[in-house]
Amino acid sequence: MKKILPESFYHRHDILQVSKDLLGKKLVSSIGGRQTSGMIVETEAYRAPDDKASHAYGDKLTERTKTMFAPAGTVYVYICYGIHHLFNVVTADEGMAHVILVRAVEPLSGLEHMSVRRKMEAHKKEMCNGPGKFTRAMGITKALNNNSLLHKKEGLWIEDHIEILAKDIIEGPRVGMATAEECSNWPWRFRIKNNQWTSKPDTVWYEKYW
DNA sequence: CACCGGATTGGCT
DNA sequence: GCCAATCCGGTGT
Repeated sequence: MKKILPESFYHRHDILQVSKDLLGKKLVSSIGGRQTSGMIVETEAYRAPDDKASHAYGDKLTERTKTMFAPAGTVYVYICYGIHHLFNVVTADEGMAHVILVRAVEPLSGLEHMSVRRKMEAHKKEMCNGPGKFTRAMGITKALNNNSLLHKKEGLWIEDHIEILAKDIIEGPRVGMATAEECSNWPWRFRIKNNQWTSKPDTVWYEKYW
């Protein structure tokens, strides 16, 4: 039986391991009476206080970042470029701003709802292959910010799905790190090897990393 | 209270 | 490949 991920899954200090362990898990949304789900295929870790790419760099506490310090298993959603809602999972101890951005999912169910929300045909590769794309497809908005992932109810949760072996995980530098200086090279992005639903094909990842 | 810019996307050249 | 869309949080007056 598939089961919802427990608090202990998120409540770990090795955020890079949690980022890798999220690959292959099933993200489910039940919003507005419509249920959709997708397998997580690409993640990025953001770890304050040392990470200049994190909104909470230096443990900066603001109205936006306060959710990042919430207990493990909390949803952090923020709006990017005024248009896109980006979904993150809060990990580690309360008070530690360690979060994981989900960058892409492989559609599993509710494709008809995704199709309507994204205004495109179901089964297209572009449906969920970006951090602003799958949130749109799954109805994830800032309204879910600070919600918990630990209960299967209206909203969002994550379930076991398939296991991804270490040899099938590719790591590379994160996206959009122009102002993050040395942090821009940290290989804190993870994806499932040969998966067709990530935000970039494997070849591009290798070129950018090396 | 005004201004600046972004963990992106999609449409047009 | 280039660039506008679109708006809120963060910062400084």
